[in-house]
Amino acid sequence: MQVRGEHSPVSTIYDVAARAGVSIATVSHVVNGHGSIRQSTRDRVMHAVRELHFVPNNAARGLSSGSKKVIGLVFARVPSEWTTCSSSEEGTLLFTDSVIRGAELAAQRDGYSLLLHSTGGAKAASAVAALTGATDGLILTDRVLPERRVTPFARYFPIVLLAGSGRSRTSVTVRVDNRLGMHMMAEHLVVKHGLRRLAFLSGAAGSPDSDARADAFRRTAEALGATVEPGEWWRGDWSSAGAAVTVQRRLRLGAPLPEAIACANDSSAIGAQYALSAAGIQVPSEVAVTGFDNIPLARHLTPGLTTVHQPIQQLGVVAVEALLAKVSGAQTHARDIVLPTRLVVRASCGCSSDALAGLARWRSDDAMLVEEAS
Amino acid sequence: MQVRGEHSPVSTIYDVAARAGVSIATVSHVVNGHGSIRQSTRDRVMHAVRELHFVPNNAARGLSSGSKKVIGLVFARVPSEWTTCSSSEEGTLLFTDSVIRGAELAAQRDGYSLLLHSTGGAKAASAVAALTGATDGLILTDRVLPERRVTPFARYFPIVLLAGSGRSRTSVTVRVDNRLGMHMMAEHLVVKHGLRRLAFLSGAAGSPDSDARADAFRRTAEALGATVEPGEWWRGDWSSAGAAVTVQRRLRLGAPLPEAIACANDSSAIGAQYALSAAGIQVPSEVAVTGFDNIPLARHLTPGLTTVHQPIQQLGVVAVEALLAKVSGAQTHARDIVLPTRLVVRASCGCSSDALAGLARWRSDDAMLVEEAS
DNA sequence: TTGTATGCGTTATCAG
DNA sequence: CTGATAACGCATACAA
Repeated sequence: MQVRGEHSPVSTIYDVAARAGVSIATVSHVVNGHGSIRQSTRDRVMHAVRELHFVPNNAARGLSSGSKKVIGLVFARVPSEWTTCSSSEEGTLLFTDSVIRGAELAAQRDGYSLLLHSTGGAKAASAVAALTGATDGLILTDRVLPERRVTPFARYFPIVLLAGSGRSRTSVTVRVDNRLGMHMMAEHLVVKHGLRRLAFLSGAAGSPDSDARADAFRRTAEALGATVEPGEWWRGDWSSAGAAVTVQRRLRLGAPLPEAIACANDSSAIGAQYALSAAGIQVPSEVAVTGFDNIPLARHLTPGLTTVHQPIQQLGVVAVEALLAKVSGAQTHARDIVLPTRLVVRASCGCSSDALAGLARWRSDDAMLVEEAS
Repeated sequence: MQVRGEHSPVSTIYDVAARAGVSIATVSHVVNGHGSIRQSTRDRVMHAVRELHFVPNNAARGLSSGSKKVIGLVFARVPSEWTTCSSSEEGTLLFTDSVIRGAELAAQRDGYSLLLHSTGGAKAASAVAALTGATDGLILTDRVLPERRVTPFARYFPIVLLAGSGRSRTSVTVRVDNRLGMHMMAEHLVVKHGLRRLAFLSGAAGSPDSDARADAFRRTAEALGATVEPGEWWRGDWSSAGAAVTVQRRLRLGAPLPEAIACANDSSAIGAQYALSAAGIQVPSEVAVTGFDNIPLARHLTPGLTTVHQPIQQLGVVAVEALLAKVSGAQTHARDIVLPTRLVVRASCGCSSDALAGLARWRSDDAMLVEEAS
């Protein structure tokens, strides 16, 4: 029924009670700070606790209290058995990690632990179901489960969606304002730089984030009289390697290059820029390149990467807060929480040092940040 | 004693048993695939399971079986209440995330979940103690706890150290070969490029990894007749921003610059390179810059970053495997598991395209990889 | 093949 | 202020 390993001397509340000459109820009280306990009793108990290295067993605690104090964060992974990181995962590394840090921080603040699980494909549904029994609530990131398949879970279990379409009728969704970000980017390229022939290098196929960014970019660009090359030519996978390959393939096509390539994320932008440079094409004088995310490295690239800033860590924080609200029974209605994005102008779009210096540092009316080219 | 929230309809094994007209033992058997069950019974049970959305409660399961099927991964965080990411954390982002992915993968493969926790400073010890009650074993990464403080825990609980000194007498340590990596780097800079005045830009203060890299670099360089500037001038914090600031401060010092700056990690190298470029100093013709990690972006930088490759994800995999071996009672003796590193030569050290083309692509004798400058 | 009964380590509700 | 004691949901030895 139970196997004790090498590291057995785990003590229970009974051991402590016996050692201190009190009942387990008393031990529970002093350990959890409930009720009022005579100081001498408390001391005896705490002494025993230390002597025996007593730590409450979370499983028992969870079983008794009905709350495991654990929430799960599920992210997508290509459904494979590989031990190595696929290139498409590389591109989402920074994103995922920032989310994790934010989530862990917020969870810890409320006394919860964070359980991590990656899944995808056919096994995703059963994996999510299993997690349902191990946690008090789940955060499902983009692409782990089609939104219609999360509904059944969300009906009887607290679930928050991270980066979905925002159209879920059963769950809270937390995401960033992709549309506004790419709208500002397109406007900047077309209006500010007068570029007319554009391209959007996408992220992984089927990603709502990538789709939203592509759509917003195209709409704004076309509304302003610019053209955007067909998406089939510009399929990426969030990674710098994937973007480099895509750009190289496009180069071999021979057709005149677009004047600007807006990438779905910063990693892709780095790969795109690399492929262009390797082919002897100057960025940004011949082709402008932009990103999305504003990873810390972005400002230290050459040229500095013009991109859209999104508060990734905050995304994790907000998702956890929304989830914990659900867990405690409040706020159970479906909501769409959208975090702001802002344009960060550096040099890769073609803004020169002079031009940057000429602009106001902050233009809060359209949430644009202009960095000095130091 | 127990509060049911909004999402109550969680069913127990009793509900299923009642619905299917069998005992809970039978339900347990079919759910876990034990014993031999008549097909018709199995069908009835599974039908009830699906009808009631039954998922076994992990807390109860863990309590009963004595195994929670959860392992914890603890990483260091600056002891603060900030919601934002400190700059020193930014630098370890990629590292931590890769480790997490590897760990999660390996854990899942063995049916375990991964619990994440960040801590540091004074609260670390009690945090680790608490995790002791929530998991079956712990992986402690660099700097969460001084090694002498983990010993008491390791005596009665399965613990694996990730990236320590390798000198622990009580725990398994999993780390990469920092010394060999930096040895090869120093040798390359001094012997291959004939550089004599060097510098090592460190990671966060007190990090065994950074210290080992610094020490190995200095020893090899000095043994080969080169000099390395005092460490006080070159303190970084793993981040690109920190490295940029350090380099800028060094520039203001006015003294002649070293001919090469070996950085403790790739993020720092990017920041260093940025600061140099911003000051009008050419890399690598005037000053060579190298990294450590070989992050995916490294080959897509301009110039391509010469660095030391370390199998970060593998680090997580191996740590989990070692931990699970301990958990199951085998392999409890202290060991020092060292994963290999290898030199990756690109352009930032001064190797030209021609030089690179002239070298063999693989020189397995000294684990050096020479990339073509595509 | 299936059912009965017990224990796992807590929390929490009562009495005292 | 402290002590019995009943859940909590599941696994499993044992009985039928």
